[in-house]
Amino acid sequence: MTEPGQGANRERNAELTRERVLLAAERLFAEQGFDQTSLAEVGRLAGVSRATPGYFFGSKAELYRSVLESCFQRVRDAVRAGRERSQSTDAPPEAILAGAVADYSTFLEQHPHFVRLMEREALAPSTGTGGGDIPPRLAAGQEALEAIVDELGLTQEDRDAAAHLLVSLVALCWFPLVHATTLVRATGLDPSAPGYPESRRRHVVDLILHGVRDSLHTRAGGSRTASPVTTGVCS
Amino acid sequence: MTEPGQGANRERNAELTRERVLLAAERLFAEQGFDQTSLAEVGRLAGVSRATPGYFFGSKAELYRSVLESCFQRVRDAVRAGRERSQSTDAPPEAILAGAVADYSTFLEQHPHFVRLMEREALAPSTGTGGGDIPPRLAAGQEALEAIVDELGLTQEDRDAAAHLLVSLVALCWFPLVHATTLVRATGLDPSAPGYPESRRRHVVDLILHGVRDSLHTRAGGSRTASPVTTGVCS
DNA sequence: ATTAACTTGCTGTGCAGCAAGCAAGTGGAG
DNA sequence: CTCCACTTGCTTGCTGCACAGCAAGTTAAT
Repeated sequence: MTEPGQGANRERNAELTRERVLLAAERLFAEQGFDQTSLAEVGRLAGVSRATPGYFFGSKAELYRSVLESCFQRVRDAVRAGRERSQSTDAPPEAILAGAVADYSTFLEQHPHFVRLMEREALAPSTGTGGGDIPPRLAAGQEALEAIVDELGLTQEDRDAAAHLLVSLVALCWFPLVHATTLVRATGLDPSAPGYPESRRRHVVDLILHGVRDSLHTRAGGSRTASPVTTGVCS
Repeated sequence: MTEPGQGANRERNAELTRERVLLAAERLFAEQGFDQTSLAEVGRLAGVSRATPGYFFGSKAELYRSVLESCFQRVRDAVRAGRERSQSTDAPPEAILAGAVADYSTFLEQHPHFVRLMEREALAPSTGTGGGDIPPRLAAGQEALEAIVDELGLTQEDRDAAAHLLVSLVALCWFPLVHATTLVRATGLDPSAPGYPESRRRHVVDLILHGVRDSLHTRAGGSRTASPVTTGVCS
């Protein structure tokens, strides 16, 4: 009965308890969303009473803000680390890009809470957090983009091209995770298969490097009138 | 005061009222989500009393199901129309693909409710609708993919490649819409600028057709060690 | 003993879902 | 044609539940 998490005979450690509440909240907010999650539930999962989250974080909205903050911190650190790593290598661009896709995919796969929270943020109509400031979520992307721009001397047009490319890269890694159970599964792929993440990554790297033209002309070039990919996706 | 929508002296038309409730619900569910939306609010927006949505649809969950159903119907129709259109043309594959991207992007831009509802569905933990069946959302993607597969005689490997490609196509068109105010804006792009949708579409078509290699080697090929795109996105 | 770290009790609010009512038609008998 | 019984379309009243936030208590550390 000395297990931490229940009862009155628990060691009193504010910092640790706070962290536990924060982790529980992150999980529940990510899995169920802001208003499907009650402070009581957070407390239960953290092994404290129902009022403890309120005690530490003041309000539900503040708790949510704190969760976002801690997530962003992790992302910022990861971005910076990856950037430094890619700067200190002399691998060819293709390899670096492949590595970046792998790193980013892996990060997203290992932080599903972050992905879900960001999705929910993107859907939020501005209110929910308190309506105050939203800049924290912009920081990571801006930092990444500015790193690109600073690295080379890009003109304005190139800046836009790089931005589009960055968006596309993120889209290709991000979207399949969010819609793994909907669209991806509907296409007949099995996102839970052991080989899936790797095959997906290969496809993304291939697509980004070479586009689809090769495979189009190699395989289906002269078969019918329409390209295989375009046929069903139209409208 | 003969205006429909308020008071007792309104023409009694069950079908029309039902439709109005359905549209109001679609908008509110898409904009605010399931549990941020009350039946009373739906009623208010539809110009009826707070119990009318319940009268027509039985329960909140049933109303939500009906909204999804009507959305999917529209998508199915659009997919079928686009497919038939692309089958009855003899344009080169590149043009057809460009047209498909344009068509799909336009459809998504013109149906933001659908996009938001699907995003929310993807985030739903399975419950919320009633926990019953989820297949309706799979239908559209399966239909699209099967169209591709039927069109050509694809082996299993090609089927997977086509599936990946379909997912990527959707990702590239879909993701920037959902994250227009978050990531896209963070990159410095302005999603509300008049030229943005077009430039985004061009980028997507270019990327899918040729990949990024050309632009890499043409512009930044020998400048530094790292590829411009990979630098900041790592991890 | 005093303060920090919690817990339990309470209150007000918002909402979904019934149930009862009312008003606008609809059909049939005289 | 007209009166009336009956149905359909909708509204208002009510009840029970869930939850956020406060306030007052209680126990552990220093």
